[in-house]
Amino acid sequence: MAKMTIPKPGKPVRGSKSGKPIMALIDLMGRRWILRILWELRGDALTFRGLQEACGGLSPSVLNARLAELREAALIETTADGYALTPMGRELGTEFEALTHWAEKWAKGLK
Amino acid sequence: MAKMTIPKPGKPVRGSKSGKPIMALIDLMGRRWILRILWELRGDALTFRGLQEACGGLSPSVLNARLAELREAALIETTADGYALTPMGRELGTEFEALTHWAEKWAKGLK
DNA sequence: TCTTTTTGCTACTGAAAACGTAGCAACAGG
DNA sequence: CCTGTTGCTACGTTTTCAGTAGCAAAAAGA
Repeated sequence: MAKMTIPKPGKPVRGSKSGKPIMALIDLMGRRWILRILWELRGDALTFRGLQEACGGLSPSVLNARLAELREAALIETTADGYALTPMGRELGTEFEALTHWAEKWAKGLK
Repeated sequence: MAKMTIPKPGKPVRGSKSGKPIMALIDLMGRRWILRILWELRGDALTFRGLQEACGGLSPSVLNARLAELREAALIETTADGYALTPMGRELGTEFEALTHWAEKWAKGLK
């Protein structure tokens, strides 16, 4: 499996050469499992296998790749208890959690 | 190319069978180009080809698939001027734009 | 009216990413 | 030791994405 480059602000990413931070974020968030992982780590730290289970049993190879990307992006870190959000990652997670509200409204509107 | 099911709140989606709206959102946002399309439509409406160009020339087949998903999710609609965000889509777009701030901080923190 | 463009989209082939399973080395109890 | 857990790699299959070509319908000239 060819290695996907890790999106970083200031550098060209998939779909944009501008180097704008938002484009790096779009690239990162547009990858499968990234959001889910942040979501599952919103509470306590989780081990590799715990995270895998929480995500419904995604393949370890993909999980490992995503973890590397998130680590490189300084959004998660490994602690004694397993994987956990960094302060920056927690901030992003919190911002994203705000979308739960919106999602509820969205669900109602679709019915 | 096997058709990917369209994520909707209340139904099982890729990675989760709970039917929770947030999981449908995670599935949707985790697909490549979805966020970018919402981003590019934050201003005026764009035609199919205009959107394609704005996204750096993504393939029309993928664009069309993503547009179908976004339409089904009631986040975009076709108007006389082309594709545009629905009120609900605009709301999501606005929430996402708030992340621009965060992304700037993130970029600084990584340097 | 008769070309040209433009637009929205489909078809097809190849490349890349994700899935699913198996398994191994390191460590932790017991 | 023996057993179980943990983090992770390998690898073949399936799914998704990319890239190009092109067509029917509508619009725009001439």
